Amino acid sequence: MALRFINTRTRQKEEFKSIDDGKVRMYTCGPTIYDFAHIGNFRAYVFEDLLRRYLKYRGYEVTQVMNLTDIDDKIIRSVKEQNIGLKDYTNQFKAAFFEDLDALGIERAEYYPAATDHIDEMVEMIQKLLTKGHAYKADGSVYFKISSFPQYGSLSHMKLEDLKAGARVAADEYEKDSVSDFALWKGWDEADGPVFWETPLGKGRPGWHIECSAMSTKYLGETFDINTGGVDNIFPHHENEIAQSECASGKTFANYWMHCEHLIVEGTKMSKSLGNFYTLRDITGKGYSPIAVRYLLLSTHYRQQLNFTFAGLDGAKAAVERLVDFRRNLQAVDGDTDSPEFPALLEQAYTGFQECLDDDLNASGALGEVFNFVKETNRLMADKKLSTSDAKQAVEAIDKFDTVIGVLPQAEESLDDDIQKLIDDRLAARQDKDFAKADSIRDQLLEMGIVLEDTAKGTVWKRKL
RNA sequence: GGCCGGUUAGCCAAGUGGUAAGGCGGAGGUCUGCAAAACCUCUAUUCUCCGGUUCGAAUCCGGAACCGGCCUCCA
Repeated sequence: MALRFINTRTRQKEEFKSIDDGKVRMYTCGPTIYDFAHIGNFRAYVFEDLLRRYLKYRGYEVTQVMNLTDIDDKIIRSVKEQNIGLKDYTNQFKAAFFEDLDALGIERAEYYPAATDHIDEMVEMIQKLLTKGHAYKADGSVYFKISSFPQYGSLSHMKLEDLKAGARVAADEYEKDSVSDFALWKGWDEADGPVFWETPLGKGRPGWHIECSAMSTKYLGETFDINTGGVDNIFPHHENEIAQSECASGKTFANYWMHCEHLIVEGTKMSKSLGNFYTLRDITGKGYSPIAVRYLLLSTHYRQQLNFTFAGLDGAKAAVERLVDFRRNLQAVDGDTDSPEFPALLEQAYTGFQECLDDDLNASGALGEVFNFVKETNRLMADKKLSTSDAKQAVEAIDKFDTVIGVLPQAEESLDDDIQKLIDDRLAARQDKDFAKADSIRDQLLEMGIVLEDTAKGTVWKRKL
């Protein structure tokens, strides 16, 4: 079966066909860098990483753009309060964001354009919309005229007249023709303080939606393959992107729209007032491995709400350890006779893994296939039926799967000399039958994050997750 | 009010017509100086409830209950 995705715009599962053979251009909605990102945000970025990695697994060359929103109301407020430069303020959270991406094993996109570096491109697109009659000026600002785009609502499947109007319309927006029209350009007012750009549109700053339209066009062209984000982006953000982009270019904006569901914590919405609001740092600060977080975020299908619990995180950690141990145990296999059962296991693992992920990125199913392979291969290993050659192929398979899953350690780690000495001391103590001392050293190593395994072939170590 | 998901074992979670994947936890066991680590075995006669279609339904249709999300700058 071919690769297929649920397309939010059609609500159908569609076969994926890229515009250019063998190449995918995708845009993924990135963070607003006004604070540390929380694990709900990272759920989206891990989903996008899964998409990216799997497209590569299937042989595509991927060009991914992730925007960094470095201008919005909250940023302006903080910049004024702290009396520092815009970039000085956002750079600290930008740096933290990339640290977190690395910790979670998220591959880097090809481009991370920042909104404030693309004011010219945004202004140009807004001028085009004005010329074509899709936008109008009012009181120093520029608004998109929704009534000029009859297809408005095609992504979210909402009708304009059904929208409950009024609740969040700011007082300064009374100049708009229609309450649903949204800002492309916001004229400067005193609340903006030092944050503004002098442009042909006047003094002010861009609206939120326009950055994604302008930057995706610049780096991916007027039509590209996939646009993604969290479900909350469907309306209004992505709906507005479509309106701006398709009115400006006259072409289809993105062919496939993929949205991941929200993460909830212990069964309820994550919020600061409930005290269940977590950044990645909050969690790693409790001693959890970011890789366990990655696994947990990955292991629920992206279109399902994910219930984040610390019990679940413990489970994720144990699951990752099982994979790591499996790979390591394979490397100790020493056998001359190939198992007659093994080739079928290997075949099933490869085909099962791909079939699941081909079907709208069913990561849970794919992990199930991997663990079936682990269990069956472990059984052969325990019965001493696995050959060195079988084991080598099993390692290759796990490594191949991990190019998508991304939880195995990247390189063989080496030990500090003092830790190695402790291991040697313990070995000596065991040989002297001084088990009290041996166990004490073992406990000491455990506290340092080193777990020892006494196997028939000697003592091996691993790093605790 | 409009739109969208969900309800599967103690917990997490796949499965969209052919008789319940997987992970964690738990219980046994192998190995071991060991209560360590690793590994093995077992662990849902049943899929929120009520009707219906069908030879056959967790899966399709109708209805109910409960949970969650979006409805103008929140991934």
